[in-house]
Amino acid sequence: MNKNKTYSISDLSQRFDITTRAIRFYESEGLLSPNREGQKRIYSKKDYITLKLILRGKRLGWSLAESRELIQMYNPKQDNEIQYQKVLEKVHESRERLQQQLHDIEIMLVELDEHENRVNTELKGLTKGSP
Amino acid sequence: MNKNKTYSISDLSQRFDITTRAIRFYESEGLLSPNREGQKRIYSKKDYITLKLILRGKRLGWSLAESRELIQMYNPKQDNEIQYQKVLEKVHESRERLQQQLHDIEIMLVELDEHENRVNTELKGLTKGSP
DNA sequence: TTTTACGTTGACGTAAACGTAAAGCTAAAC
DNA sequence: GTTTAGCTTTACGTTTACGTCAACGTAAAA
Repeated sequence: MNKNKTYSISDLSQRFDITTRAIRFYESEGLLSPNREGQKRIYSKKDYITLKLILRGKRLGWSLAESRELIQMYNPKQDNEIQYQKVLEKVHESRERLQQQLHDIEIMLVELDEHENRVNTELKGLTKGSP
Repeated sequence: MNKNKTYSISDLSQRFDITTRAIRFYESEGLLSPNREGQKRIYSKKDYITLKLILRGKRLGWSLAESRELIQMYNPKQDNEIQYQKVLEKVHESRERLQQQLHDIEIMLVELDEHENRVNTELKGLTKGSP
């Protein structure tokens, strides 16, 4: 539908709850390249989507450099197709990290339980032993 | 059993695959406090466990400051008990982040699929349309 | 006794991802 | 016409988590 919708920088910053400084920084790092209207940056739907990708990457713990790589794959320069393989690798990596994290969380909960039980046992011992 | 086992700093660094610099840094940040034998640091089983906690926290995306807080809770100073509530909060936080990340990964995979299909469709169109 | 290995304390350097002014342009509102 | 709102570039500052020397101590091995 409204594929031609455009956004100002403050507009985007509000929608994504980030600062305009961050958005300009992403551009300076080669992740975004909005059109201009005079001096002003005009962001397209495509830029919007790219920004969404950037933030998603951040949540997954990717560096901006990594995201840039993937974004450039999503924006193939006519001659070279998108390299699914590399994207899938990154996704796989992230998933494995998550796997490890879930394991870490489980362990923490188990250890907390153990600790709690230990403390309770000690308390019982105290009560029993106190004259 | 061997609760009195001790470790040198390079010993720990090898076991955990981190640098001695990192270990000293954790100490300077108040996360570790090994005994000394003259100048040399002697790490106990407790220090070993603390270090394991630190690294686990790192994998979960916690800052050293956050981990320090939790570690201090694990080492209650006689008068104050461990505050499970806070630890559980942190764990809960981490788990929610993981939830979001899993969602992000799903979306990425779906979008990759869509993209792939789109490309294939375009290719078919090209083949059909070419005279 | 001189390497060699391992440890110590400074102290400065670094990378990533922005934060935080400063100073100026521009267009609409009052 | 000047205030206000929003945008621009430039540039230095900040935080976290160490890395990377340098210069020195100690103790065992060759």
